[in-house]
Amino acid sequence: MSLRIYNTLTRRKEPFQTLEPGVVRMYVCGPTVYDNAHLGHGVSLLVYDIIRRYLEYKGYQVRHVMNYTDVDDKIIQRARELGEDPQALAERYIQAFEQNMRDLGVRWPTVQPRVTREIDWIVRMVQGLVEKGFGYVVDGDVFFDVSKDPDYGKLSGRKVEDMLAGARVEVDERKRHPADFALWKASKPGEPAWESPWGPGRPGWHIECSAMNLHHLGEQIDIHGGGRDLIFPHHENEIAQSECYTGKTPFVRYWVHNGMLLVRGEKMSKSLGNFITVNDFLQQHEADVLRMLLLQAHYRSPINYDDARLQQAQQALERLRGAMRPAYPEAQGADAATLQALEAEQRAAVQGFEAAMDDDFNTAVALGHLFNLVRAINRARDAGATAAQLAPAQETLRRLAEDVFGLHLTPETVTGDIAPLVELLLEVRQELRRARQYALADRIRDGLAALGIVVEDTPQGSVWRRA
RNA sequence: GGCGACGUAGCCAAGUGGUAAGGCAGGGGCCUGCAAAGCCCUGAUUCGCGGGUUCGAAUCCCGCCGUCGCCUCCA
Repeated sequence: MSLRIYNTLTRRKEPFQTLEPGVVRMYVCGPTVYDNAHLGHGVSLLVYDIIRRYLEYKGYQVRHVMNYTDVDDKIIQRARELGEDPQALAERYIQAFEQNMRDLGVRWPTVQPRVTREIDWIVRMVQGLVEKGFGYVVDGDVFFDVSKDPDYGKLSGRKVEDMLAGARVEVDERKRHPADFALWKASKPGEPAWESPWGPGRPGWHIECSAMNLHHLGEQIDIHGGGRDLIFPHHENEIAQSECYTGKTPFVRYWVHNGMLLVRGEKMSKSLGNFITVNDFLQQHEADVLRMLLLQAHYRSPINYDDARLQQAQQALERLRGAMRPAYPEAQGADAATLQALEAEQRAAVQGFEAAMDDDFNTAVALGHLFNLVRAINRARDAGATAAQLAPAQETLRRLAEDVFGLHLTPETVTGDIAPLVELLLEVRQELRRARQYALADRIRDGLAALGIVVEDTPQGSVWRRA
């Protein structure tokens, strides 16, 4: 079985082959830190977390770089509004973002570069582009000359000529071509600035990612990820800069773009004001619900966000977790046919799961296989399987759902173990039930429920769990 | 206006040439003192609409309708 990944550049699924055997160089566009992250950012974090987890599951060592854009127009503007130092503001939101990352349970990137710490690399790159004739200097600004790059537009499927017609934005008169973009921007008084051959200034909008890729991963990388909304102009420009600078093609072997999170059919975004912050979400729901919402769809499709869907995701999550419940207390062991079926389903689930994930990370299908395993486990438990008989299948489910999907199936153990007390109560309750003292028995069950402990009676004994 | 996606049961969603996965919700049954959970059974003769190609299409082609994204900072 081999992994295939959809490449935005070729618009096809392609067999995944790394530049260096066993190692994946993966770069994912991180946030511009001028405000708290919303669920759109959360989706992106989770999508690439799941992709990375699966690559690691397959045995790859993943060098995962995620950048912070900590200097740009919005940060400067926001800092001015708040009377705060732009660097301090960026630092504050980086901290907030990393707390979100911890809360969402994503695996930590190998490197998290910041623009302000990469200025040397950026200047070197801009200078190189100017020397090779791909950039030109005007009044301390440096622009990239798209007409010098015959490949320009190949990622987004645009032609430079077409863009002239569609240009709705007022064009900087100093540009040679309307599609030219800034590599370096001369700074105005009071703005953050670094020395450069062209005078004090700061990096343009796209050069940072090219420079950080070069610095931390090399001239060519395996996977570059980001939201679909970054295809143009951001990633298009990144390719132009990197390939013109190094002379090597392709800069990126697999361009991966995740679909947008939609609210009432529109993209969740700051400018539309229809966003929910990660913090607000986590106030109401656990992180796994968002993860589940994504797993049920495909990462390239847009995902609608609404309460009904959240509810469905929550229910599906509970069903998955239900399979991890222990064997019944008085289980006598299941019959051979049931155990054989369980074992067969376990194998089929692993195989189906891997085949689905190998097919461009088809999590919805992979999840379907997990649910098949859930049914087999529940069936075996009902048939009286012992803990030892359930264990292998449950461990398989746990491994796939937790290690690869990043979900949490088993509740955290709480300090101050209450198990002996609950069990004592259940023993008493069992005697009451035998004596047909149902009113009292129900009082115990209701009382425990109020304390967050669910009691369930089965033919093979009563079990309890935290709600 | 240009570029690119998408439209599958009440809802979410997979499937891109061989006769419709999975989840949620609903209905019926089993189990239970009741409940919860679980298990079993149950749902599209049909995949936005209209043509065409094919022995055969949700899957390919053409047209139409609708939705969304990008073309400007954006995960």
